[in-house]
Amino acid sequence: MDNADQQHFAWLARSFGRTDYLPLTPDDLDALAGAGEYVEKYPGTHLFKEGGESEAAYVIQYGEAQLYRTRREGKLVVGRVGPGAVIGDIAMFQGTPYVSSARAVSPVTAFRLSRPKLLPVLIEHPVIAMRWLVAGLSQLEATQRQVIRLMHRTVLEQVAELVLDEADRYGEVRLSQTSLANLLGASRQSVNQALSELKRNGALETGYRIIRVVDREALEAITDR
Amino acid sequence: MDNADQQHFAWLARSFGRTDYLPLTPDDLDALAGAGEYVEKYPGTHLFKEGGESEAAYVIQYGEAQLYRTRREGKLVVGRVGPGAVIGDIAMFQGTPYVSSARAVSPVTAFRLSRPKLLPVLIEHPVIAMRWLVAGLSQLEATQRQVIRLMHRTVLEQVAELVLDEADRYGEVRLSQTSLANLLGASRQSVNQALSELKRNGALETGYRIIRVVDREALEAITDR
DNA sequence: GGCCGATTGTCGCGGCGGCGACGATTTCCC
DNA sequence: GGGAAATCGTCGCCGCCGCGACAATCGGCC
Repeated sequence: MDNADQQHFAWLARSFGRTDYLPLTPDDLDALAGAGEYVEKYPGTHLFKEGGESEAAYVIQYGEAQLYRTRREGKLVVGRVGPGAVIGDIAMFQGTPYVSSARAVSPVTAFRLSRPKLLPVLIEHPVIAMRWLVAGLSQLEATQRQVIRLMHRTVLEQVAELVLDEADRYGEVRLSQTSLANLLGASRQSVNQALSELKRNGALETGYRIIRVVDREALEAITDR
Repeated sequence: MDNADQQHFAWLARSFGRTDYLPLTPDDLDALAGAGEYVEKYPGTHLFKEGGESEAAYVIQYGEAQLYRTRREGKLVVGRVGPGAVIGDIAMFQGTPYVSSARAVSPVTAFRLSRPKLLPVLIEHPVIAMRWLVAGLSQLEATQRQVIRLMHRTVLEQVAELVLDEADRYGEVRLSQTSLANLLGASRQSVNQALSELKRNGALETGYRIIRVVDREALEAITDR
């Protein structure tokens, strides 16, 4: 896979991964207890693989999983999810093969909802189905909005937004400019140029692996549209 | 609103509007009969307006409606839907104000599902909630896939793909180049240049408001990645 | 203190595409 | 048939950004 694509998908992973898709409450899981069981996965092992028969959806309890697709050359990370996230549900409900693979990156405990068992339980508990529906539609809307927000923006605007996003409570971002560039799917040089511009405006200061926000309003003015 | 944005949103309308979001069957509507009633709208009148309290979702029976958002300057068409489509459901389920307005462009007959009446009926008919859920999640996945497919591609690649997509069974696309450009969020000139290139390759022929596909494989080779 | 890899700052080049402009052609309507 | 409007074909200009290159600086490690 070529480098631009690699960066591009890192950008996507960031965009899509950000919105929280957490349709089920702990109470729901109690009600769904009969529809599945807990499974544990060691880092590196798979919850499911793309192309595989979609037999179940998983609700992450502990740990983190990485979602990726396989391309002709290399893998393609499309998301990273933590506790509360539901994965594999789209394919499961549709009855189509998984479109991506899910792999544990840390020790993962997940609740496995198998399709044949889940459907009757959902019929019995329509409120859960409703909440799932609402979460799905919200996610849909959020995705559309994200795309609108992030597309057709200059590197300068994207950098300003990213810095605001990533700044800790001291207004500091401890990342190399190379990392920032990868997050945005932009080149390091362009990011550097954008940072220079923002430095000239007095919006921030830069150092070795650190960026300090000086003028928050100025940054917001740039991201604003 | 600036022109790039206008085009950009037209692009979005195409991407998002394209997948058919038709969660309900006629049988479902029979079951939901008690949850609403039919309404008729003359062209130009509104089904709902953005920012308004989301009291109901609408299922289009006949006619077409236009979805748009109001911006600082002018309107922003974000979709056009016909019979079978469900609109306003996201806002209604979430209980948030409508994010866009829906206006009849031809005489429209729609079934109005009011929130307080709908919820109990859905609880009674969980199968309908399930189908709605599946349709919503499918739409979500299609949207994400669309974004991945269309981003970071040259105008040439996008044009090739769009022509293949829009060609009727005679291999003809009856659209002006300006329309094509709007669909892609590109400029007319760039689209024209791309078409010239494809003409030179012998992949297609162009005329006044028409494009004929001559060599389907050649086009596919270009869209392929 | 000195070395080395990582990081930053800055060029310039080139491709892609938006945009304004202008003329030629086609269609539509009277 | 004729004029207005829409559409097409094509320039050139310019901005944004990816990319290669190179020097300067920083941090860790011996």
